[in-house]
Parts: sequence; C-alpha cells; structure tokens
Amino acid sequence: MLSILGPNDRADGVLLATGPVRNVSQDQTIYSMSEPAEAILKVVSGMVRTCRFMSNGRRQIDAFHIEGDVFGFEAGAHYSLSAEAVSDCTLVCYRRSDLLSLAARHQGLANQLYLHSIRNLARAHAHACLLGRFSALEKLASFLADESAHSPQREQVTLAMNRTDIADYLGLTVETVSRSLAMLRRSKLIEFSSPREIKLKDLNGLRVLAV
Amino acid sequence: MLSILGPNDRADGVLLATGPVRNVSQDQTIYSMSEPAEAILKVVSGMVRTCRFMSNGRRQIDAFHIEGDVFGFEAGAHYSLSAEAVSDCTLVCYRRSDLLSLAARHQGLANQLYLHSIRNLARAHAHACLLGRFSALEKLASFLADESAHSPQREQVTLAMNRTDIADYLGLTVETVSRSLAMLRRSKLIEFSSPREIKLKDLNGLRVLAV
DNA sequence: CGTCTCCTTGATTGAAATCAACTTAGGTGG
DNA sequence: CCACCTAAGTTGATTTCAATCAAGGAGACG
Repeated sequence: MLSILGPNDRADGVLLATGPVRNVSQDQTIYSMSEPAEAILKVVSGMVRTCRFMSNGRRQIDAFHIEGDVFGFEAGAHYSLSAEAVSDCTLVCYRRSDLLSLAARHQGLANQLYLHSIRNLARAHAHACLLGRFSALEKLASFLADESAHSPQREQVTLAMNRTDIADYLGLTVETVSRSLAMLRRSKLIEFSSPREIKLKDLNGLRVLAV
Repeated sequence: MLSILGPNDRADGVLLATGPVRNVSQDQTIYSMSEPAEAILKVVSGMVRTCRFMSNGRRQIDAFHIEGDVFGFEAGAHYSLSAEAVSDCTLVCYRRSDLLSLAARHQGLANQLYLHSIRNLARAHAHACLLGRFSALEKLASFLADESAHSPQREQVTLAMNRTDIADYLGLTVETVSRSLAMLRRSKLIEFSSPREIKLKDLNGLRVLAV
C-alpha cells in the first residue's frame, strides 16, 4: 500500500499523483535537521531512523520506522530531527502543503494524518519511559520484545540496525548494549546465530524484564 | 480562550457547547492509565502532569501542561498515561468522539487538533533527547531554561511542581535534582528566594549548559 | 592475505542512585 | 500566636551501574 490512505479511499489516486517514490540506499540522509520541513514520508520497504544530533557528537535516535510508518511530522517550518536510511529503503514522499490542502477536502486523509501523528506520539511516550526509568538490561529486553512484535516469526528477530544505532536509541553506549545482550544470552533468554540474528528463546521472560 | 479553535473560527460556539469546564484541585487525578480515553482536554489555568506509573513504584512524567496546552491524545481506546493536577486547575473537556465528528465538518478544528498533537510530538522528541543523552546538570539547566520561556518574567521562575515531580520528569532522583540545583546556585547561575522561587541570574549560561 | 569495520570483552573510573540524617517550611491545633 | 508536627527539601557517605579507556576477535571485502 503506497498511499497514506487505504486503497479504498477516494483520495487515493490523488495522493499517488502527488507522492513520488524515492529510493534511498543504506546510511543515506533523507532529510537533515533544520532544513525546511517540506515532505512527509511513508516507508514502503526498509528501515528509517529519525535522530537528533547534539553538540560534542552525541546522538539520540528518536525512532526506527518500518513499512507502513509515516514520519516527518513537524510543528515548525523546519525539521527538528534528521532522517536516515538504516537499510536500503523505498519511500513515498508527500509534499506537506499538498497533504494539508488535500486533507481539507478529504476527510479520510485528514483522519489518517491525525492518526499517524498520534501513533508517533504514543511511541514517543513509551520511549520516554524507557529512556528515563529503565535499566540497561530492561532497555534491551524491551527493545527485543518490540522487535519481535514486528518480526514475521515472533521468536526470531533480524536486526536491521547495528549496535551503535541500538545504543543511540536506548540512551546507552555500544559497550553496554553488547554486555547487556551477553547477559541475556547467558541467562538463556536469547541466542545468537550471528550478531544481527537473534533467537528469542524465552519471549515471556523478556517481556517480564521489559517491565 | 476556552476552545481548541481560535475565537474567530465558526465551530467555536459548537465546541463550547460540547466542552464542559472542569475544576480540579491540586494532586487530584484527571484520568488514569487504562481507563477509556473519552476526553481530550485543554488547560485554561493551572498545571497538569501526564505520567506513566510502572512496576516497583517508578514513575515517568511525560509532560507538564500549562494554559493553552491540549492533552489526552491517544492512539488506542484507552489512556496510556495518567493525568493529574500539579496545581489547582481549570480545564475544558471535549468528548473525543464529538471532536472527531466535528472535525469532519470543520476544517479549522481538524487543523487545530492535528497541530496540537504535532506540538506534543515535538515536545516528546526534545524530551527523549534530554532523557537519553543529557547529564543531570544539563537536564536541570534545560528544564529551568524551558520554565523561563513560559514565565511572565524571563529571569524569575516560580515552580508549580515539587522536586519529586521534577525528578520524575527528568529521569533523576530527588536528591540528584537538589544537588544539581545547588551546583547551579554555587556557580552563580541561579539564586533561590525559596525552594520554588528561582532567579535565573545567568540565563545565557543556563542555555549554554542546556546544550 | 591484509585491512577495515563491527562487535565483544576486560579493567577502571565516574556520575548518579541509594541509604541515612538533618534542616526548613508550612499547616494545625492548643 | 506560638509550638508542634509533618512534608518537602537539602546534604553527606557509600554503593552501584553504566561510561570510559583499552584491547582483542570475527567477519566482509578488495
């Protein structure tokens, strides 16, 4: 499904016309902090990270976006986050101004926009909780449980991102991510076939840890 | 301004009819996590905190809402956060279902709803950054600089919330909040006339610390 | 085969949490 | 109106968890 709308919505065709497909290769920047926030984008395939870069090289990843997710919602005229491709991606781009004027005429679209922004808000709330009050181990357990929910097989996750991305998403360092994963492995909750291929041997145990 | 819409919007009168005013006294719960998310509320006066309670008594405050802020946006059918009055408050309550059906007919309202949700999203992003990557001192400096921005006098803030609220907002303990404030005082960046009355002697210095 | 990047592991340090008093301020009742 | 009581805030000592510093291993690619 390429459009923000469902396939049955009448504005669908219009949207497709306004939304060119964009292919982005791994680690390429989709948009940067402080450039004009002209586009709202939808992930067709691949994974996108939205992140903020701070002084002295610190980075905080706000979210990983996967197929079906819409990102690029901004309150102001400029992006307050950057967006980058975690893996090769296919995206649909909508011009913000087009979308908003279209939404004025198509109720379904307005609803979808609203819904997507609120869904991002809900994720941000859960993320804040994790960042503010979880231990390193809890953060990793929670992260893996979330990944599992989006994986085709519940008990087997293939990480699209590297350890640095995970660290910057969870507010940790790479070393702590590595160590916490090792702890989960030693506790028989997970198992690696490769660093990016993790078998969740005890998903319930993970969920308990994830608070 | 009582309505979500500006006073000049035609849906204004309708909204007022659907939105009864509610007075809430300090520390009273406005709504609780997991109850049906029936209302979206706007702060007329006072301060509201939206927060999540976790196992073993941990709490994360998502945001403090002040006059003009709208809160209660939820992706699902139930609240994922609780809302409580930090001080005595006056709120306007809108039934979510009313609001959404009204929005279908009044473009201005739909826009306002969208805008408020996105504004909350932007705040959540900034907050995530603070929680994930700021030191205790940076968190406090950033917090005070934000408070200053909403204060009638830039250089004088009156905190509506107590130290525990601040700690749970910044992902710290009360002791660390107290110690960090003491450090800022010793560095001549701030000055107390009482624990809740803080004079920002060097707002620029604070902003530098706030990254 | 060597080099580079990514990941892991070890040793040590450091910042914030925890544990424990103590102080101050505010509210209530004598 | 003052004294007491309680809640809120501060400060100190110690511990702990994660960061930092440092090195080594594994896999990918030319």
